[in-house]
Amino acid sequence: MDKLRKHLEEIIALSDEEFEYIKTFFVPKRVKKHQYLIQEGDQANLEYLILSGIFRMFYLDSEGKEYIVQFAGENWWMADYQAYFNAKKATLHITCMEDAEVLCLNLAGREKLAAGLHKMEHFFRVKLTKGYTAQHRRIISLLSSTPQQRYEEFGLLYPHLMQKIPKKYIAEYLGVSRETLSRLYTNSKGR
Amino acid sequence: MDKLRKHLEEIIALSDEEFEYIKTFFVPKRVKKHQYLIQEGDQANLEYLILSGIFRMFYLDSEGKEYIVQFAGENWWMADYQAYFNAKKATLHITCMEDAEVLCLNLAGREKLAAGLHKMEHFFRVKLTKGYTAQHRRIISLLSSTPQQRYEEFGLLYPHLMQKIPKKYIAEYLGVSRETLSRLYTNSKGR
DNA sequence: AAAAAAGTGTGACAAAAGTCACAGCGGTAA
DNA sequence: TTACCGCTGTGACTTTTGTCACACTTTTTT
Repeated sequence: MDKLRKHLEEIIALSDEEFEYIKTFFVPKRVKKHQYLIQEGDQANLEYLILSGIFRMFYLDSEGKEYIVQFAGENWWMADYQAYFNAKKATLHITCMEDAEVLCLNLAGREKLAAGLHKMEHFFRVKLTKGYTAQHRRIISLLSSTPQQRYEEFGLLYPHLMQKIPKKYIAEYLGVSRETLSRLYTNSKGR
Repeated sequence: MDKLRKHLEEIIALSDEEFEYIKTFFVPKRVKKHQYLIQEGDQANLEYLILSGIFRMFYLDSEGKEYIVQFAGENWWMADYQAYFNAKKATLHITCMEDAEVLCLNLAGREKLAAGLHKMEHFFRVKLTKGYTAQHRRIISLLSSTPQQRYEEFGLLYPHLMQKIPKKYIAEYLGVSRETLSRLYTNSKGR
């Protein structure tokens, strides 16, 4: 739980009592590679803080094609927020790509925390703000950049993922086919 | 200012004194068609609540092409959040498409409001949550749907905009060329 | 260690979307 | 009213990307 405290204190200051209270809302969980945190149709009322490991969140269309909404590693929060905030069933999948440890927070607990501690409401707002602007960037990138540029941007933004993650998943994240992505960088090696 | 109170009270309950205090942070402004709220390079430290009218927010690439990040109408909030939250210069443009009235809130005021009133912090968090999930949907749509489908989804989500707004802007929002969009719906009239 | 599964690059071809050019329409402003 | 400007549809062509098939490599599992 040390990691949790450190994570929270990057944004808000906490007394020992406050943290003791806060931590009662979080439940630790170990997750192995290939294991799902959430699957389509689940009652996705949990949010996860990743302590270690890597996950990918993806949408599966009616033909069984995957589209990656985001990757997530240490200190990222993950949930099917649409399901989470509207108490609907999940439309996304979250799966583990590298053995992981996470903390689970359920929706009721989260709202109780936010309502009870102004600091925590603030924490969630700040986190959400960052997520919001990140998504914003992604939308602009999807609209205005070529796959080539998106690939390069990805490399700059997530150099560690670039190495660890199979290219086919990066292609799914960028919104191009595996083959097109492969040609992008093999044809531009010299440039 | 009545509209502001009504808007806030959709999410939080306010006493008269609280509202009196809150409203001192907002500055009303009238905006005419074609007028800019924000231009690239501005010090974009203002956020706007739209009381009436329609705006579009867009990114302009190095070749002068427009890509629409979002449209906004009554009761929407708008800002170049990346500039706003990081105190950087704007990279986006916001322009008026239909005569409008807005309320301006500056960043310092916003943070003071959120810090001083737990309720307002909550309000901002809830609003942000909605924006976050909306963007989420958009990303999935950009990744997984054909232009055809995106056009149809747009019509379902924003029927009023569909009528009021020139098709070329809808094309820019969907991420396809004007010509392609035109062909999409003229070729499927019979279906 | 062997077998199975997953990831990758590449060629040939098909499909989708972009670009350019032009004509007509409709509203706005002088 | 007339002149202008922005919006729209459409044809011809180019470019980009996707799809399918296959071979090869690497990783994982038994």
